[in-house]
Amino acid sequence: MTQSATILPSDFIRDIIDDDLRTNKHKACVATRFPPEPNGYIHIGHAKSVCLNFGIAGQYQGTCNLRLDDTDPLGESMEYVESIIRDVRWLGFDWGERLFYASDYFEKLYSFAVELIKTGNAYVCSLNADDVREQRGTFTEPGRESPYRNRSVAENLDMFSRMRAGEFADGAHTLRAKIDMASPNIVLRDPVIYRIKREPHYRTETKWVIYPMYDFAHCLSDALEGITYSICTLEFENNRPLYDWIVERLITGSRPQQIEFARLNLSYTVLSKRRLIELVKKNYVQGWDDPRMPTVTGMRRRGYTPEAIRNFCAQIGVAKNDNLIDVSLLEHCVREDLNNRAPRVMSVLRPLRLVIDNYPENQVEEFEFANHPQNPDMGTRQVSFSKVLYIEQDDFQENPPKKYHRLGPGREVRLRNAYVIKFAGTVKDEKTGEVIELHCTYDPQTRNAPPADGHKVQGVIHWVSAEHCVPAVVRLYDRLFSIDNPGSEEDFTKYLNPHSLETLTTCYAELSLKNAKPGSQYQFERLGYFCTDLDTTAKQLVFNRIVALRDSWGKVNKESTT
RNA sequence: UGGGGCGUCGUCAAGCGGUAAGACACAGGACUUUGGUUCCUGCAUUCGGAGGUUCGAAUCCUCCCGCCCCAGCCA
Repeated sequence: MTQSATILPSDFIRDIIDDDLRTNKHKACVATRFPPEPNGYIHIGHAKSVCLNFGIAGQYQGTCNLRLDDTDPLGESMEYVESIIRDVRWLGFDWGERLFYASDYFEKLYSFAVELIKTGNAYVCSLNADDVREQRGTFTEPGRESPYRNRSVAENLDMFSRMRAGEFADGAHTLRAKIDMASPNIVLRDPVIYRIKREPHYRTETKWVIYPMYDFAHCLSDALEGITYSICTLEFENNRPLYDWIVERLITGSRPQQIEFARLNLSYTVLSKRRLIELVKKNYVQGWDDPRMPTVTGMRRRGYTPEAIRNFCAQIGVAKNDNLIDVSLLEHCVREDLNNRAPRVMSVLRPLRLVIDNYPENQVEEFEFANHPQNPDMGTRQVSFSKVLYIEQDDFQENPPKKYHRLGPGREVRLRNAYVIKFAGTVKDEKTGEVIELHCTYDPQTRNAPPADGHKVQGVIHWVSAEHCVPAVVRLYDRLFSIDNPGSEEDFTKYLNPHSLETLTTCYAELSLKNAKPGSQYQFERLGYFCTDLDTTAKQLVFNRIVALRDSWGKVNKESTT
C-alpha cells in the first residue's frame, strides 16, 4: 500500500452505523448481505449495492453474506446463480463460507408461519386472487376483511398443513398476515405471506408446493443470518413496517434494521430487469454479455475493469434522491483506470496505404517503443518500420480545415515514434476519384529528433508497417440508446441507437498484438482503449472498443462543420 | 386521491444554526512525438417557493409547489 490516505466513504447509511456503534446498538456488530434473486444477470445497479454492502462490511470489520433470494421458482435457475457468483467475485468481493439461499430456510420459514398462526397473527384465506385484490380497497378507501379472517387457530393449522401437503390447486388458498385492512399503508392490509404454486424449484425441486412471499422470507432470512443492516432500495420503504411487524413477532433479541437508498439510474441505458430481459429475448443485443449491455458480464466483456466500476460506485455516492447519473462519469472512471494500466500500441482502423518514396525498397528498421509514455516500468516492445505503411484515412484530407494538424497537400506530419514525412502525392481510383494511396518522403534525420532547422512539427499520426502487421476485426461500441433516459419511456426500444455497434473488418494491428489473449486491454494510440474479445481465434483477432479517448479535436471539428 | 419518500450548480453530492466541499460535464490556458495523460484557471451572492424564529438559516417553524414509490398470490 502507498501511504496516500484512503478516504473512507461516508454517506447517510454509514452515519447511522457510526451512531449505532457509538450506542452499542447491535453489540458492535456490522453484518450486511447482498440478496439478489437468481432470475437474471446482475448489472451496474446491482454493483452499486454490492459495493455498498461489501464496502460497509469491509470498512467496519463486519461481514457481508451473499444470499440468493430464491422464493419464487418461476424464472429462477442455477445458471443465474452461477453468473451472480462469478460477477460478484469478479467485482472483487469475497463472502468466505457465507453463501446462503433463502430456499435453504423453507422449513424454518414454514415453522415461523405456523407460529404466526398459533399466536393469531396469520390465517388461511380462501379468497381467489381477484377477490383479494378487490377487497384490498384503494388509496382512499379502506379494504374489507376477508370472510376467512376469523378461522380458528386449529382450522388454520390444519388448512396450512394441507396446503403444504399439496391438497389444493394453485391459488386456492393463501396464508395471510392478520394486520389491518384499514391501514393507510396498503402493504399492511393483511398481506399474503404464502402462496400455493405447483412449480418445481431449481433447488428444492418438487419438495414444496407452497412458497413464502418476499415480505415474509426476506426479513426472517436476515434475522436467521444475524444481519444487522438490511440495506435495500427506496421502493421497499412502504414494506418496512411489515418487515418490522413480522420480525417483532417472531424474533427475540437483536433484530435487523432495514435502511433504504436510491437505486442507480444511468443515462443512455436501461437498468430494469424486465427491460434488460427484453433486450436479450428479442435479440436487440446479442446476449447478456453483449458489450453494450450494462450487465456486469457485458461490461467485463467490453473490457471495463472491476477497479473502474468500483471507483464509479464510490464516486456516485449513496443517498435517497432519485438520480440519473451521467454515463460520462462511468466513462471517465474507465479511462482513468485504463490510462494507468493499458499498454500503448498502434492499430489502424480504416487503412490508407502510404508509400514513402525515398525510403529504401527492402529496408526494415526495428524500433523499440515504450509501452507507456509515463511509466517506464511497463517496458518496451519491438516495432518494424518499412517503405509501405498504413495510416488512418482520417489523417489525410485533400482540403483540410484550418487547425488540422495532419496530412494534406503540401503538409508534413510526424509518424508516431518514427520520422517526419512530407506529402508528395496521391493515387486516385480512376472511377471514383477516391484517394487510394498516398505518397510521402521522409527525413532520415528526424528519428527521435526535430527537423534540422528546429521548426515545430505539429501533427503526430499513428501507423503500422504493411508487411509487419496483423489483420483484425474491430467492434466500435456506442451508447445503446439515443436518448438520455430511455427507462422512462414505455416503448423504450424505439430509442435504441442504430449505431451502437459498428464492425470494422479491414483493420490492421501492429505485429506485437498477434498473440493477444482475450480479455487483455490496450490503448490504441490516438483512438481509444480496446480489449481483445473472446471471439478471437488463432486465425482472427477481434477487438472491442472499451471507450474512446477524449477527443478535443473531434469537438472543435464537429462545431466547425455543423 | 390515502400513505410513504425526496427537492443544494447541466449531472451526482457534501453540508447537521456561524456565512455554499468535491467529482463529472462544460469553457479558457500551459505542456506534449497520442488533438491522450498531466498541470493551472473559471464555473450556485445562493440551496423548489413564500412567510416566520434568530445577531446570524440550505440547516429550526408554518404554509404552498414539484417529482418518485405503493392497490402482484413478483422481488
